[in-house]
Amino acid sequence: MNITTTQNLSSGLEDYIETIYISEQAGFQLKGAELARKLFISRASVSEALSKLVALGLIEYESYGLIKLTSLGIEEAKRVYEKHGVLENFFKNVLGIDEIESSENACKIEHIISQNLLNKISDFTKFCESKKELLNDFKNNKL
Amino acid sequence: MNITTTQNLSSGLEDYIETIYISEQAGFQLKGAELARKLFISRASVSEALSKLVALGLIEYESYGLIKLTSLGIEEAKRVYEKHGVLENFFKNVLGIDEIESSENACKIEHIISQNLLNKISDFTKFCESKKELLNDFKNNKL
DNA sequence: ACAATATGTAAGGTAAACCTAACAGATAAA
DNA sequence: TTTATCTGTTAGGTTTACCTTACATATTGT
Repeated sequence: MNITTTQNLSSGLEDYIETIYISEQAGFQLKGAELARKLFISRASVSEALSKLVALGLIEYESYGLIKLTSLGIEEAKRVYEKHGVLENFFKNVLGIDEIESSENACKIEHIISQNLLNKISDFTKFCESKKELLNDFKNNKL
Repeated sequence: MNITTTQNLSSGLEDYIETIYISEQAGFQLKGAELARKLFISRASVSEALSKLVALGLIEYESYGLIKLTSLGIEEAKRVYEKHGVLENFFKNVLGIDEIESSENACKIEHIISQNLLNKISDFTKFCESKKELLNDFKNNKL
């Protein structure tokens, strides 16, 4: 079901595929138990969630095997992960928030922000980064 | 209980008190049924939620009466409402997002953003608004 | 090969936040 | 004032996303 696009994935499921994606990018495929550990969630809950993700066509997975994102899953994961990156970057490099707080906020906001607003934030970040003196003025409270 | 501060109010309860607050500011006190209509939620659900808010010391309310925020409730409501304002303002006036989308995003993000990040966004918005040419450059794609 | 450990899943449970239906109590209109 | 409408609550139900316990199945170490 839902072969074309899988919009409206719950915040939870987005977290699962994002974590799988990041791990794959780093060269590691995960088992369910490992994913559970990363997300601080029980193996049982992960087991349920993986069934859903298989049903949605976002991952390939069989018991005791490694989790693998499908091309659709990769698309979805990228969408979320890019949002995370844009937000974290803006918080950190434009606003000067420390890395941890930037990431924590990005982790929550990435699931609910509209694509259009996110694009604007991305453009705006680039704009600001091309004006270093400006960012320095802001950091130094020069109004 | 929880006389000093009521941190960690759920997103739902925050919406209730925010709506009550906005209405009070506009000079209207609400009944439960009216609040239900505003939030597109059943009267039954509102009834339950109002009990919680009373228990938390955030509102005064008796059956068939008008809902009234306590001073603690006002504090909480202000906290959320100000977040909404800061976010909407940033989206609209700095990024140039239209009012509806700005408000919709603010409505969701206001419940999860950290206070420190919000303060930075507030400062940054003021900083940008003091540099009108800059905002124009951004709007006109002048990198 | 077999014991120890790791992994997966089923069953049953909890909590939050909603719902509808039905009814009780209050308010307003005739 | 009494009928109609509005309001609030209760009871019971749904969904989502978690949980623990217990057990089955794999994998690994010796």
